[in-house]
Amino acid sequence: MRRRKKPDVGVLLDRCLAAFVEAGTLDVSLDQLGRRAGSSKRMLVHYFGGRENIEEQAIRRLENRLREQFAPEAFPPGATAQTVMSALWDRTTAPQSRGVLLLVMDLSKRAWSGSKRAKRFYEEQQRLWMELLMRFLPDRATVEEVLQTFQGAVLAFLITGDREPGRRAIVRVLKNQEKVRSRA
Amino acid sequence: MRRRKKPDVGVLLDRCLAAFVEAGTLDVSLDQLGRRAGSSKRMLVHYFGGRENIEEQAIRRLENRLREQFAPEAFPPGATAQTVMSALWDRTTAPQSRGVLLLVMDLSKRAWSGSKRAKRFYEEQQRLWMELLMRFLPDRATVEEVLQTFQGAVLAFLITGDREPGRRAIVRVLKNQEKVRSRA
DNA sequence: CTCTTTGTGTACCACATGGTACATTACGAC
DNA sequence: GTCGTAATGTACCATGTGGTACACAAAGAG
Repeated sequence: MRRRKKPDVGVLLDRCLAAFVEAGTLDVSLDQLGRRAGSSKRMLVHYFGGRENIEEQAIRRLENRLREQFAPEAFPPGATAQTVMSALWDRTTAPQSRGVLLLVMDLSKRAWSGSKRAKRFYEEQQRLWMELLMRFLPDRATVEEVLQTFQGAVLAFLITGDREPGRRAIVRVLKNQEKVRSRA
Repeated sequence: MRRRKKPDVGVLLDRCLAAFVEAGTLDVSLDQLGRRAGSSKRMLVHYFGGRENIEEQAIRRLENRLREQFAPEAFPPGATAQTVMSALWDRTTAPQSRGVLLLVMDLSKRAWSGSKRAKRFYEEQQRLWMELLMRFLPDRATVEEVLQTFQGAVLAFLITGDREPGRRAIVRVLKNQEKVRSRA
């Protein structure tokens, strides 16, 4: 039944995701995507049935990748919140993470602009981080607090390129929280 | 020297900014902009000399508007940080502020995507808020911390539409900070 | 009045986008 | 080998964009 070498759709998808990451946004034309995937617009539409599906499947793949990267198992259970958050900050702001970070923020923008899919992505990521941080922080409210600071720090970091203010802010929030807690 | 009724460029600009705010983004076509301003693409290009200038001047006008809205003089000097931040949060997340908020975030996105102008806008806003908060918070590091939490809270609010988590996070940061400080 | 200058509409251009029609190619089944 | 079906390229389309050429209108200067 097999004609020709029938390209591997999975590989195409990987390359599309790579193109999105490289561009730091989903705003990559089918032509560029095709070239980047060693194929053509024509074939991408043929195999995926339209741009929407490419985006959908690329997002799904990104979700999977992030899920395994931030799995709670990846962090020692005895670690302090400070250690974990610091490691997360380092990893998140590392140069090689920039593309993914930009892509995630692009999805955030789509979410606040009304995209249902992007909103789902955001909620999933939120859930993931909550689950992770709940293992190192005392209660839900603290996790919420730290998470929002982290997000604000990411935003500032992306614009200024300076990792330090964000790190300082996160460390401070944790320190204060800890001090208050230890006093009680 | 004056021919015809020569339209007021200032009014046109105001209406363009209104269109941007209404759309919550600078991504409004010249055609839409023209219609919204009671004019036409033709005339907008004629008077402003191109899209870039319209955006530039609209941003400048937005900056002015925000500058007077968040002038330190607008807040009682004796107020507590909690009061001020709570008021700022209310004002920022009020339904009628949504358009401006979205537009500001659109500019943030442009900033992290590389736009020089948008980056300048971001830095100016940052400066403004720093200046304002320095009047109610003890030191620069605390202001930085609160500011980043605030930004993260705004992001989450825009996506979820829920004002409460953000408010909780901001209140917590301030409370902890205050407790730690009072203990020292 | 006429003449010049400027405001304005219409129709257009060039370009990029997502997507498709149609022809052609290549390969496996037989 | 032949044949049919799937893979692919090319050329195209419709739409939306920023911007412009050109013609015309209107109003002040003289």
